[in-house]
Amino acid sequence: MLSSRQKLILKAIIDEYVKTAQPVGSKFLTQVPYLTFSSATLRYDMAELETLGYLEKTHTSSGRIPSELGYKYYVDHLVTRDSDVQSSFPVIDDLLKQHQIKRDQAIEEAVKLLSDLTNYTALAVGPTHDSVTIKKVDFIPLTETSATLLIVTNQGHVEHQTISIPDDVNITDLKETIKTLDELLANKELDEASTILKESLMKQDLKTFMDFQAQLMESFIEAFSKFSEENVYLSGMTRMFDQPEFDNRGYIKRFVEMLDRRDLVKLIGQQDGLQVRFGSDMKLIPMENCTLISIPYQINAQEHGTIAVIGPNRMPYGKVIPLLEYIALNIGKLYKK
Amino acid sequence: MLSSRQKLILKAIIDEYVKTAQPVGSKFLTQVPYLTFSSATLRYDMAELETLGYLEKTHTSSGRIPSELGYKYYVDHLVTRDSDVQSSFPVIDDLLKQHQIKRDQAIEEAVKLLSDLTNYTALAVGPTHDSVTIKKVDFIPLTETSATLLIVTNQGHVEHQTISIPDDVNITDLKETIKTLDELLANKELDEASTILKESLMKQDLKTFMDFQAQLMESFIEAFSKFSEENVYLSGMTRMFDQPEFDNRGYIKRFVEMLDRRDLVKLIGQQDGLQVRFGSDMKLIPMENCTLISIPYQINAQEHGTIAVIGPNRMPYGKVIPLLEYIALNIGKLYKK
DNA sequence: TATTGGCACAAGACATATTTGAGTGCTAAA
DNA sequence: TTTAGCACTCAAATATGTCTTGTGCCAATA
Repeated sequence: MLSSRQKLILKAIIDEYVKTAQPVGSKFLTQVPYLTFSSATLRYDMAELETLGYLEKTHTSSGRIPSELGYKYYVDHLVTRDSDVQSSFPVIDDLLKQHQIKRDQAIEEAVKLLSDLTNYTALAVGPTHDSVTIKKVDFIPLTETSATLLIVTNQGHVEHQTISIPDDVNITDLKETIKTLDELLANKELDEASTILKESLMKQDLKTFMDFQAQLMESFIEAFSKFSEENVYLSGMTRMFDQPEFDNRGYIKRFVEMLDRRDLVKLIGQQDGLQVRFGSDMKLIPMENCTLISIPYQINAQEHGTIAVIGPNRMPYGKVIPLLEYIALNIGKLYKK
Repeated sequence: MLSSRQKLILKAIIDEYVKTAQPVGSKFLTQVPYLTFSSATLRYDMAELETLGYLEKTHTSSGRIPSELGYKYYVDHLVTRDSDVQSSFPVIDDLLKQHQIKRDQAIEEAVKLLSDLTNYTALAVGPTHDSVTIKKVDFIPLTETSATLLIVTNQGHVEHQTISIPDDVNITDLKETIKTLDELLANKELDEASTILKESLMKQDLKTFMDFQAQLMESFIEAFSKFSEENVYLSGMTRMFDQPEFDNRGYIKRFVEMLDRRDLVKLIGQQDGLQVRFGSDMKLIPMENCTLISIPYQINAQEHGTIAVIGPNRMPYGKVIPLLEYIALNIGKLYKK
């Protein structure tokens, strides 16, 4: 348990380090208004905070920098919300209140805005649909030997596959089959549809199908799986390059590759509220010196996703967190009515 | 006009510099088998090559490095095709000969392969379709107030837009209108379709439409424009970070941003054969020390695109060029039959 | 007992000088 | 035309000293 003075010291060190990216020494701390102690006293507590694991030294006689644990403590107990974040709220309102804006575009814009306002990399996944049902299965012949398979969901999402039709398959029969499938699958949920599809194709007594049946089946399954694929929006990938902790090509490379591989997406899946994850918390993708802050957003009862910022540990949490919360909240409002 | 000895010297310097990234001096050149001259003679010609602009010095008493002009001359007159590039041809054949592979996937794989084999960043645009005609216009009601508009082309490309339907629009009338449009636009080319669309909507005497008509029109136009949008495939974005010339955050940043903005796409549009463009040739996006090598590929009479590698000027052209040519040629073959 | 002033010590940052080595340009001779 | 020889240049590596910041510890103090 930290003494109240130790808490003040930890807070002062983190606040300063976030600003300057330089190790903070006892001399600086004596100038902090709420720390009316001598440098020796401060040093004493600093040494204590170091043995507890909240602070680190860069070398034997340097000032202190916060450890990951230090940041964690700070976020959980010490951070104070920056009051002038509210000044950027009108900008967000303006953006999200334009009507006519398409849903995808709105999320894209929100991510871009988040990145612009924080100067970090921002991303969002989703919106994911909880209950997707099939609205229409159709089939458009293109040439003698090829056709496009169309599947439309109740959310207006469309998947299509171009399939080639073997000579021995009668196109009229095929059309008939698709029509049957359409009736069969209409208003069914995706996984339900998969099951029905399998069964019905099994029963099918059109001998002409055979191999082709397998291909058709595959196309449907593939299309279904694409529906549940998540959209990813990313903005400000290169923003991090300006951070002093990124002064290292190998590190930049790893960061870009991580974004490229969409690794973070797996991390920011289903979650309840705001989450702050530090480098070592991201087990799959250890990115030292990085913090991921994510929060879910809800468009309506069925549609939700997650929006996040990734920045250096050394981040003005007091600004970033309220900003993220406000944006997440307002993406939702946009489509409430 | 260069003497034959000067040509040999230029070639030797570039070949060596490509390998080591270090300035090449006269001492090294004396060890090159085909340069049986003293260092003084070589120095004499090196000075000459420098005044002609083919070589540069990093400082007064350093070895020489090739200038952009030097590389240009090298590519045009001196490069010899590396004979062991052929060893990677079977790999390419293997990849591209898998049948069942989808077109988009094939191009994506080809780009990835190109990047893997060269260790540089690779990209492709296209395939673009020369004559796209509309195959089907359809309309799937989702709820009372929304529907999805579907447009399918003869190439099996699909665009869709979810539109909301105002209360005062009768859904049956709308369905009828779409059906008329479908008949009207079937097998029409895209720009032709735009014209027809405008005229027919003008004539339309359904008063119920009005504002809604404009929205519908917009949706169509937007969908049409999306058809002509080009696909971009990118692989190995971070490969360049390992190159010694990229030991600079600002430069890396500019590079990533350039790729992110898809700037290169504008550059590698319609072109006839292989093109080698150096940093200063890319007027829109000056990337010093970078060379863009691009070549068109043709899938069939209607579908074609461009595939390219971007690497440092200091590139083994003798390998990269044949590789690029071979891949471009074989993307085409895949779909010839 | 908690706090403080004082002091020796550690280590990075920076400036400056010294040495080394690679490579050049020029010139006189072959 | 080519070459050997030599003086010269400059970057990179190495060494040296000074400065600054900050630490840890201890004895004195409130």
